Amino acid sequence: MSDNKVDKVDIFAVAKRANVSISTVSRSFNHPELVNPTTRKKIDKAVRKLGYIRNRAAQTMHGIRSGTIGLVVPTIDHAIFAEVIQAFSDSVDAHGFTIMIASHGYDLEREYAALRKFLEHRVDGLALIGEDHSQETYELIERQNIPAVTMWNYSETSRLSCIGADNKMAGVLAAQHLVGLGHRDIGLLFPPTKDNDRARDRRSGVQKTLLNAGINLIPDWDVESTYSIADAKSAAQRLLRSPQRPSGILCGNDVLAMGVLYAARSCNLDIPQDLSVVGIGDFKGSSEVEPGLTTVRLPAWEIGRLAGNHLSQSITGDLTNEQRVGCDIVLIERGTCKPHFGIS
Amino acid sequence: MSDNKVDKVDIFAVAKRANVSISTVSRSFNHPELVNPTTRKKIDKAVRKLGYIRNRAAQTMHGIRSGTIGLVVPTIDHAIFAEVIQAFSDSVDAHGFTIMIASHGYDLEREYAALRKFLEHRVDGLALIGEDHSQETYELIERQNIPAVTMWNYSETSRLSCIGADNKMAGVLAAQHLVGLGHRDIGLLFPPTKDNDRARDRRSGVQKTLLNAGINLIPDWDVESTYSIADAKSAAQRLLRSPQRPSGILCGNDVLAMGVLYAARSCNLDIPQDLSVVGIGDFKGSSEVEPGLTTVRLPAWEIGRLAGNHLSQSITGDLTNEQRVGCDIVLIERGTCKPHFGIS
DNA sequence: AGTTTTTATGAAAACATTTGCATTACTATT
DNA sequence: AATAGTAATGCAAATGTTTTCATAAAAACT
Repeated sequence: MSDNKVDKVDIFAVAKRANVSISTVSRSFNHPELVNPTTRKKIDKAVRKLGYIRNRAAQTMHGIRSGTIGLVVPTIDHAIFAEVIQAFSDSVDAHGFTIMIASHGYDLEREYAALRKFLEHRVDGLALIGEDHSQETYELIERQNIPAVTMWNYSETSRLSCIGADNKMAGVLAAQHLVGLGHRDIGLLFPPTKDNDRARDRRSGVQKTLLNAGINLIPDWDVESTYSIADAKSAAQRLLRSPQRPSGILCGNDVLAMGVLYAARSCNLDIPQDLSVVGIGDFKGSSEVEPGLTTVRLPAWEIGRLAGNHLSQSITGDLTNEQRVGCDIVLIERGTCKPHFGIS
Repeated sequence: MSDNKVDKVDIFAVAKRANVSISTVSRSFNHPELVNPTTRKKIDKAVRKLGYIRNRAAQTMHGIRSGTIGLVVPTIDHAIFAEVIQAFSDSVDAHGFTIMIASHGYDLEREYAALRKFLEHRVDGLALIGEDHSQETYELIERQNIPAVTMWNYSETSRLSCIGADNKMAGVLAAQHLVGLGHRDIGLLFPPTKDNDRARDRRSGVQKTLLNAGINLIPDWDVESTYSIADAKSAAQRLLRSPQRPSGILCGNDVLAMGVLYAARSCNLDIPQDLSVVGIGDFKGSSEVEPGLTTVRLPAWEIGRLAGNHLSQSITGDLTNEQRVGCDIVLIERGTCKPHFGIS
């Protein structure tokens, strides 16, 4: 008889305590204007006394939205994604949605599995990173009747709504900067490009630009590193300690660039005197490091925010058409590059 | 009549197409051993053809677990938390759970709100950071019948299960190192300690140690910075440019320490020659920066992993008692500190 | 061949809600 | 005073599953 724990507290318990029917309790939550203020107060009191918490699972069964959004990213644990995730989260949170998150470690099978789980939970919308996904994944998404958006990538012909930047252009910008400064001995430090359209696009932009400038890549100077500052540092050390070293290194992203900066320091090479470095991303810390990292700014925060807004509005019906947003990117000149007038 | 979209595909649709009852379909999912292999095949085929996806909301209504875990963190967008989140996520993922995540930006009201939302979704477990939470929050959690765990903090008397490290000890260790090296002119760079027990505990450990050593803090050298490398850098620059500067700076965490390193560089101060720096955390990048950051290692990955395991097992019933795990912490000597034999 | 056991399936109740429809009790209008 | 209109509430059906119980069919015993 006492109202402490044990007795499960559902809408019936509340109704009983407030001396009304369950319909009235339900209405008092969902259409408060339809119920007498006095009654409402009684109900509120009962709710508080019992610590009642509505069961969204039961609501969801009525075609009512679940209020959740599924977000799948390659990894949470890295500068870039952490920032978009945060922005995306804040943005959808403001619209009242709750995020389900999963990371797949660049394994597209796991991505598919995560997506399926989300759909079992009847998420109202889906967000993913980039446009490299399995055929199955695309089909799965298209089969559902819920909006989906991809972040970080931008192309006019993307299969899903996208909000991001033109990664190829980012590569072009970075390369043009180095080339424009007179560098011809250029090293590349990129993450694996398999199943990673962002990295691949950047790389292709770089290669095109280099080719146009009549510069050809020396295989020894074209190095790959996983997305880790430790890996990047040791890869860069190997490159810098070899007898012949480039005058400039272009990195697929700022984390790798950071690794190069530290590697140079450890090799007693002065930046930018002995080596120029350019990154892509402009992550947190890139402007604070000494000297400040010259990089192509990708507006992570804005991408996350816009994507969150877009998705939320697509769900609530305030926005109906799909959309492709390309954010502006720009090269930020800081202190890691200097003109190079060497013989080539 | 056609099986393309529109017609909602629920368990009835599958049953119809496979020519069995819905009970059989349900069973074929939940207790496959009870249904004839031939029938199962028919059902599987129908499922695939229709693209049926089970509705966990409907399952959840039967007291079946929702398969979700709610995780609330101060912020996603920072080195420390990103790493625990990743580890925690991987760990509970392996147990089949899906994560709901929210960040509150060090606002305990928002934390409470996020928790409520999670509970509406009937999460099976709850994970939060640290032990500074509102009274309401604690009461809310205790009222529910689901396991909860806090990460990053450790104390024998914590109100909830905790898996973390003794932050006070971390402060002690950091301070002892500096003191042991002969430093007496010590500056402190800490984040705001309001609603942040981790920072507060570290600070108190530092203060105690300094006091015991007969060193008193100079207010001008006791500076505060938000948890941002940019802020930390400029705060440190102000400190380092003042006429009197400490011989060593102790930072509340590695991000702030990184700011100090950059600040020193920008002030043309050599580390460790002109200034010793010690951090707390040992985040990614701390060992790669040049010189490597001397810091107190907090095992973020392990904390996340253990907490994920503990929570998962508490949910599945494999583990029943609450638990308090204190991970080992240790000072890692790298290159940012050197003995100091100055007059004080 | 008859009986028991096992295997496979279906019917219907249960889960915690929302909502359309019906009902009651007022208030306003004539 | 009778009627119409409105406000507030309850009843019961519906939502998509799982599960208990009952039943039928098949297999294994006598």
